[in-house]
Amino acid sequence: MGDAVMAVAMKNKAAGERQQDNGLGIHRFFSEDQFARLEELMYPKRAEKGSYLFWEGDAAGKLYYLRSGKVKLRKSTDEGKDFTLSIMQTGDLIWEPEHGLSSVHTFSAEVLEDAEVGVVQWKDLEILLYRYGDFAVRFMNWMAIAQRVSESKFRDLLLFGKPGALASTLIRMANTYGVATAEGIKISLKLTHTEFADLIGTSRESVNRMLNGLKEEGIIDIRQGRIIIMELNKLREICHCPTCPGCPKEICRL
Amino acid sequence: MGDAVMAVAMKNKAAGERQQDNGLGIHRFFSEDQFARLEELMYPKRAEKGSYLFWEGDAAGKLYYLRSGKVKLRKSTDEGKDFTLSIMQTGDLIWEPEHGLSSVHTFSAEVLEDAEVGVVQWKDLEILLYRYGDFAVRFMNWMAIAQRVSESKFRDLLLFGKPGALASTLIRMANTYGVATAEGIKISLKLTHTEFADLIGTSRESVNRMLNGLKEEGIIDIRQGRIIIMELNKLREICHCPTCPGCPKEICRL
DNA sequence: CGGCCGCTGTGACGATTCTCACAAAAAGAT
DNA sequence: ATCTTTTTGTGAGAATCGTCACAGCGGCCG
Repeated sequence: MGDAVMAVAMKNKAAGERQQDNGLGIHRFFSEDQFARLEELMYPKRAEKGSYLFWEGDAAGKLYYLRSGKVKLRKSTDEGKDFTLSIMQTGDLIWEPEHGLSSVHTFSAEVLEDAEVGVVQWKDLEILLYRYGDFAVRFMNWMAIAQRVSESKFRDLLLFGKPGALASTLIRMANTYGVATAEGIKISLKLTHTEFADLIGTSRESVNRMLNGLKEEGIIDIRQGRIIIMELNKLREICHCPTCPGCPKEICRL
Repeated sequence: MGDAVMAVAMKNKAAGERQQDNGLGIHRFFSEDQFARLEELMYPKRAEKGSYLFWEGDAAGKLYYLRSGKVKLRKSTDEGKDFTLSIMQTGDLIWEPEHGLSSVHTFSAEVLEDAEVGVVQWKDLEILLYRYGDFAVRFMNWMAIAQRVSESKFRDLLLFGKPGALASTLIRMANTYGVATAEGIKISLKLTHTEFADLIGTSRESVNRMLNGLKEEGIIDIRQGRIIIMELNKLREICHCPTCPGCPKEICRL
């Protein structure tokens, strides 16, 4: 148990070092005790940039806790068209449970930045959930939020054209990877235009034109390849963001 | 408890009467005992066509079990643009938990057909989850499936144009509301073109033209306003449906 | 240093999709 | 049955968006 406590301390330090507490971090949902129980079940794994935690179609049944690094969750199609579900960071959980016939991953998890991962077997987790009701309840709260994140994306990605989809994605990135600076909110996550396109469901060229358009209007700026949001409210207008009580930061994220 | 047992019997009968066991029905996930425990917490409610179980923005914190009827889950925007998340039927669960600051419904639940609903307070459910680990585990399995349903829609709605989105939606409707007939799969759920449009993120006119196009190609037929799918495989091609092991019926649904 | 490769930027064109306008048909209401 | 309302159908033009082609730029490696 001493081990677990140390790990918790570590994670708190990590959270402090991060520019902002942005994650859908399990820590928002679990108490330290609860998290410590989960941590006892983990075995560590290192994953290099470019590698995959798992592929779409692989057998599911593990939970991955991201201690550091970034991981992109992606659905692929034949034709080479991809859709990026999300990009996860320190403190996030990635999992698909084992259940019945369909215990297969429905997306792949590509490591974008070298990652340290804590891996838990679903079977072990199941026992934890079984024994500790408080843990299960919190876990479900977290799942419910994740579900709402997905659902809220539908409106943003489908209803206000590609500019709306991009604006929404920028806002979500600001909430998830944003760092407040003098000039505006700097998005610490650097993506290529193609990666943007895959998050939005559009083409690279459209992303390029839209970003340059926003830059010309002074809504964003780009320095060293990183996007700085100067006028968040303008972005909100583009995607018809509901006034903020209706859309909490927990949900408006990547 | 006798009451609960009777209710379980009732539900089994109801499932038998339904043309096909299509639901994301909680019964696929819960044993009879488990379901009975949930049922003990329910109080009954009738809801008329046109009424709402709740509105976007209302306080959350209840779970609704649909004994009969149909309920549309919808996200609205200013400008009157809507997006329909799903249309639920007998055996489905609708809920958003109470948690922290954001315990507010993120969609509204409109009753499409007179419904009988079992209502459970989240606080009561929490106690159940707390006490019965097996129940919690099953519940989480169900939640995980619901999450995958959402995620799989992203690919379908965003990557293959509006025809792809429509084709996917038809297939999902076939899996959820389909009845096998001599001519093909008949979709028992009748929707207006506007309602289709809201499921897909397109305009009524586009839906109209696309449906007529499919009819001319002999892929679907329409009788008494109900759609019959004659050539499911053609629809699959349009939305680049992954070969079926990759996309189980549990997930390919509305 | 030169060459290679991946990312960014841009124009032109065509396909897709939305919007508006209005007519016809069907479903409900009195 | 007649009137009203909702739904379906269709055309035309505009706006959006994707595709292709290719140029420049920058980093990386030998």
